[in-house]
Amino acid sequence: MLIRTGNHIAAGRGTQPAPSSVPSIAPLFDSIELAGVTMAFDGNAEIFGEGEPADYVYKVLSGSVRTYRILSDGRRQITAFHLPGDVFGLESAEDHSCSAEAINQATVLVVKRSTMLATADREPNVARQLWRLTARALRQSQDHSMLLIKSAQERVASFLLEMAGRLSASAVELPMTRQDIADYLGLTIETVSRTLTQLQGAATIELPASRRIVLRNRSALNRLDS
Amino acid sequence: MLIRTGNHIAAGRGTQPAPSSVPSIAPLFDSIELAGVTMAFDGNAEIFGEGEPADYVYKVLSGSVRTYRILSDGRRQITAFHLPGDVFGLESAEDHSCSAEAINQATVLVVKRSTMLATADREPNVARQLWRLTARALRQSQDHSMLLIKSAQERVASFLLEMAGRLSASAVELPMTRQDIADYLGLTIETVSRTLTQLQGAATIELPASRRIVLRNRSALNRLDS
DNA sequence: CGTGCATTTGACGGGGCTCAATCGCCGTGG
DNA sequence: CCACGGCGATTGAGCCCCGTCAAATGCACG
Repeated sequence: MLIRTGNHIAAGRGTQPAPSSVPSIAPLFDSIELAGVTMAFDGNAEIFGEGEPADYVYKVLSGSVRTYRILSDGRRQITAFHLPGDVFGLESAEDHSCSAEAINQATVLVVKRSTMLATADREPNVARQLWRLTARALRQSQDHSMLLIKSAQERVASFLLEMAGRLSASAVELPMTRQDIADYLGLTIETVSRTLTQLQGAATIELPASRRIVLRNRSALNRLDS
Repeated sequence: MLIRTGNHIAAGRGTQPAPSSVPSIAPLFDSIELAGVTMAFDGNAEIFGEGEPADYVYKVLSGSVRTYRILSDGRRQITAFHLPGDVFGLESAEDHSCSAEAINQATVLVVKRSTMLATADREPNVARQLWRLTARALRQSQDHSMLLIKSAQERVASFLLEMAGRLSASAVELPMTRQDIADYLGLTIETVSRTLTQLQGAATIELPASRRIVLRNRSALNRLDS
């Protein structure tokens, strides 16, 4: 399923013809502008792999991305889902600590790490942004750890509320499969599925389609979120 | 059990008489020097609380510290143990995302956040260190998430290897209680205790005292670490 | 010796995992 | 137009790991 490639930039690309590699000026970190290149990825295409040199930093422009780590026995833990506007691949170490794949067709802004670091040395504002983004990722990772000690119902409820919050809507069109959700929540697909139908039975949510979820009773979800 | 106080700096102190508040020049981030104040805390004394303004950054000089978050129903998740040399309380947001308590009698170097940020603006090296430390904490948090999807045996084995690695010894004198370990691993004290005796039965470890653990068969632990 | 706390040990039940079958959706081709 | 195959998702049955509740043990300290 994973498309492993040697060259993580060129080969990670989707089947689309090369997007104009014209360096474009685009906002990478909120109000800060850094030169970058836009790239397109097919669903399930690898953007970078764990252990590869972290030479670039990425920002989702469209579509969605998952970052994950694999245990030696094959279990996969999805550390985060990245939606448009999110920055990922921010590493201070030489190598990436996790892999990244496009979930569906996605476009990503790519910036050279060395360029960013050089800019940070000259511009305190960039350095602060760099730090802020990393600190935010840290807090999100801690939030994620809190998820993993909860019951299955609580994890699913938290996930739904998180997604609805990030998409700022009470009806979410999930880009990811049940397996992705399960690997994010530390559950099995069966448990995720059962919990969703259970929530539907309690009229807490509605499932018009497997990827579409309508939050009917937000307070009930908040109660489960514990 | 928790000692809640209003003033997180003055009141967080232990019962010791005030340590010389003489500002001392001490290394905070590796090779970087920043002025700071040394403080002493008793075991279980609060250093700072979740939601409090993050006006200071801390570095353990002696003893050990736990940072944790509490769920609304009282469950506690210990996000990290901090040993001498470790920096904690590094937040980019205004408020702390977690609480910190001394595990045993501990001395901590305290640095004003505003001072550190001002220095970072002038010194790119300090800014880089700030970022590196936060990125390292992020990776550790991700490692911790990987823990939480493993089985009880695997979690305990990972914990023992982590502690032995950080103390660079194959016999560890644990500063924390079983409850602390359980809340770090997302297990109950009973499961932690049972797993330890089980590992002892398999001659993988030895338990001369409840807080002292000798690693007898490191490869067996690595196998369990999965 | 007695008290208090941390830890261990035991018995039991349940939540979530495993294995397996079925369903639903969609694209493909006869 | 329908049959077929493939994949994701759902549903079911059974079991096991770990949480819960409870009691016993060990240890430090007065």
